Amino acid sequence: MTYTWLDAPAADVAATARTLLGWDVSGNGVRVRLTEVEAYAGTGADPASHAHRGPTPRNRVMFGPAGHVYVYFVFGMHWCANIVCGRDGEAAAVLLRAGEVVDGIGIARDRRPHASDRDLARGPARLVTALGLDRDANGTSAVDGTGPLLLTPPVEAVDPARVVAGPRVGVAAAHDLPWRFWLADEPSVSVYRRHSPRRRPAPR
DNA sequence: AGGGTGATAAACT
DNA sequence: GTTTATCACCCTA
Repeated sequence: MTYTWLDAPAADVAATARTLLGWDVSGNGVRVRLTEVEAYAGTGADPASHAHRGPTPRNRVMFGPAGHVYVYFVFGMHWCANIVCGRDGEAAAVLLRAGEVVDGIGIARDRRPHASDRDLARGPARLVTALGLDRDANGTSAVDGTGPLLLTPPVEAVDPARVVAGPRVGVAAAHDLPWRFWLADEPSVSVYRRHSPRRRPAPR
């Protein structure tokens, strides 16, 4: 399968993020319709991006071909998934922030037993849990069916008038860049929270 | 509704 | 040693 955004340069990552709204992502028996994403640029271009300071062992798949999955671990307990954008050698990615479970809801409920249906994929770490992903998905393709994740175009086209843009959630840097995109009036969109600085543990 | 905070580990400086 | 693209839970209204 080939899509036009797979050939887009990394500089177009914000447009690609918009494009991916309304797409379905399926993994391990659960299908989610994307309602919220964020764009992250490459080396030097975006202080909030993991690729900002160049390639490292963690972010190397961001520098690979588009359509692959970049999975990373945050806060000691959560996994988050991105779709890599840009040409091979360029770094950019779209963070999958939230979606609505449209298939396999029973499985999704089992994976997060205490959440309401609306919350099952509301937030990047919850979305990853709903899809049953972990580090094994890192570096796999999300467009050719060889990996655990598969992206498919919207069944019903998204009305561009419903797309809203704003600052990214929880990021410490580039707070003024409106690179978070979501669909208006979707209950599965995560609530906005500004980055809150961590305090050091109190000395004893 | 909204704000604060503890949990907990890896990557990076 | 410091930071972190989060979540769940507890508090005040």
